[in-house]
Amino acid sequence: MHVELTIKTLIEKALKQMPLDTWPDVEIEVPNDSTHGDFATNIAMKLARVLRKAPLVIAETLVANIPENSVIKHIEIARPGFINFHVDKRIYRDVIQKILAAGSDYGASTLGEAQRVNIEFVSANPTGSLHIGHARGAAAGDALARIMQKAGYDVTREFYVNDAGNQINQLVRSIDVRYRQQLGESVTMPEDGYHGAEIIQLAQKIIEQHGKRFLTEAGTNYFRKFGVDHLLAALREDLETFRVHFDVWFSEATLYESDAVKKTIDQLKTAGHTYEQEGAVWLKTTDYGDEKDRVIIKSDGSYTYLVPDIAYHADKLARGFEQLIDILGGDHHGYVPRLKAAIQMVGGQEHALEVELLQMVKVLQNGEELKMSKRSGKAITLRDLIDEVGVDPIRYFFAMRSLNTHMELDLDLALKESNENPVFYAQYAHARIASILRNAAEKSLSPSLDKPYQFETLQSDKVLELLAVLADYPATIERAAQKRLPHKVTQYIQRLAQAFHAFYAAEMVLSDDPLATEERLVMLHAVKIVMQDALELVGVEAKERM
RNA sequence: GUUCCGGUAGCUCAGCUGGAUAGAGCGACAGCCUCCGAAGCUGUAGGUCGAUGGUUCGAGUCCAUUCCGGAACGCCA
Repeated sequence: MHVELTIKTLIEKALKQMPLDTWPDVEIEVPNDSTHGDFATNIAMKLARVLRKAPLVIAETLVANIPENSVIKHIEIARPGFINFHVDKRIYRDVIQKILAAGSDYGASTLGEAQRVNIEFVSANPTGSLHIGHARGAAAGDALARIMQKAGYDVTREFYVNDAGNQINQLVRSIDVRYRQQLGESVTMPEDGYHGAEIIQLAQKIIEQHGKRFLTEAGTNYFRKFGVDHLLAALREDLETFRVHFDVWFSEATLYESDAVKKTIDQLKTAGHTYEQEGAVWLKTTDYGDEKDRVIIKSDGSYTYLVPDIAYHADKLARGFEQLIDILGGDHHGYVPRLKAAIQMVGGQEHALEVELLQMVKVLQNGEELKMSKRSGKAITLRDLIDEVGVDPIRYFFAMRSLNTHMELDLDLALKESNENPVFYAQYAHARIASILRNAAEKSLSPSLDKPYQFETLQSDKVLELLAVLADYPATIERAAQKRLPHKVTQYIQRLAQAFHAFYAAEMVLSDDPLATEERLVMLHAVKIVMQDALELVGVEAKERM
């Protein structure tokens, strides 16, 4: 049980002494100003109205009822009715042993109750390379997945492959154009074709393997398979390099092959969620809060893209997932209400689907905004970013921002190997610890970690502050997972690094006092474990040297 | 015209279920290496939380109106 929870429990016990019918939730917060204590509660103010007494009076009664304990050093009451708790920081010494015993499991919890969660993200069409928007999605989705896993959710990472729709026909046409162009024909790429360089490379490969045969012979089927296979393989490879691994690659085409699409339509019709108008079949999404009804079968008999999407989400539910999380680009916000409506029509609960929208990334280089152009195929690819900047800064930079914020990516900044670049601050802390431990080992100062240390030498404010940050790790993970806020973890990393650097600057680890040296080394082991684990959660490498 | 997102320090961004004197990093300025990695540490300056009105004991946070920036409004995907 962490300290926050302990205090909450103590307050709840005190509350039971009060003449109340219902007991309100006890909120514990960490005051901005440390002179207001380590934790505080506003419970007295919340009760003021119910009890019809002044908050300060209520606070006094409450404080008097708080049981004896070893956690709280002293309590003070402050206007207009806060109760501030100053914790005896020596209790934080326990955290070291906890961390050493748990290792990389420290911070894990059962919050998620093994709930089966499907996180779908990236899901880029196999029609080109991944660009910067996908990179944000990949970093955000994977970080969220790792964090939720740590918090006890049973997470599946899923990539939906749009290999059946119109865009694939477009891909085939584009490959065909590039193929002919390289064999000397003067054909031009249509406006809505795929202009990326990777399509040219595909055409080249086809020529290497098959020469001119598709000038006379129909190449459509071959182009489709060849294109999708190669582009998908490239996506997968780039994502793996980016340290993002998907558990499931779900093909849209299989939804047609298994008749799932047709079954979905039948189900919707039978349940009375559809009607015909002007030769088309409409879905009554307005029944579930959408702005207007949507067409699912066009008057020419073909399906709109909504149909396979419904079948797909129904399939996820059928596979037993209790919570679906879609991470989409912000430009799809208009799509969310109809998708949520549809999910309810195929038997899902209203909250079964949760959509996290990622806003646009504005890319700056040399102080100017880089505009992307689909027509020219000019876009910053994930591959470019990895080659030029490296995985660590990109992943960290994306993980630093809350999902739903518009963000700016300054390439010059990300490229800088300096303290302007926040990822180095954290990695440097880790490398510094590693360095100290190496030095200690050279001097044969490798303490056995399972000795029953009392940590009496750990007294200074800097040390106790560092321990307090370590102790806060589990609560941070839970908050980040529950509220889907991966950036809480990068904020934590900054806090931990800051607390360590401040300690490091203030006192020597390796000193003349053998016991103090030993206990501090043991503490550093614990800091290193947590730092590495936190970095791992956002997909960043913890370096031994840099 | 409707809908969604954003507007908080010079810059990039946090700010939880409405709580105390609105925070962090970077940048600026001033200090700190006879000592385990100075990619570090310590300190200072910097704010009408886009604007107006409302609800509340209390509003960056909730409501209404409005301004600015981004995005979406198809029998395209």
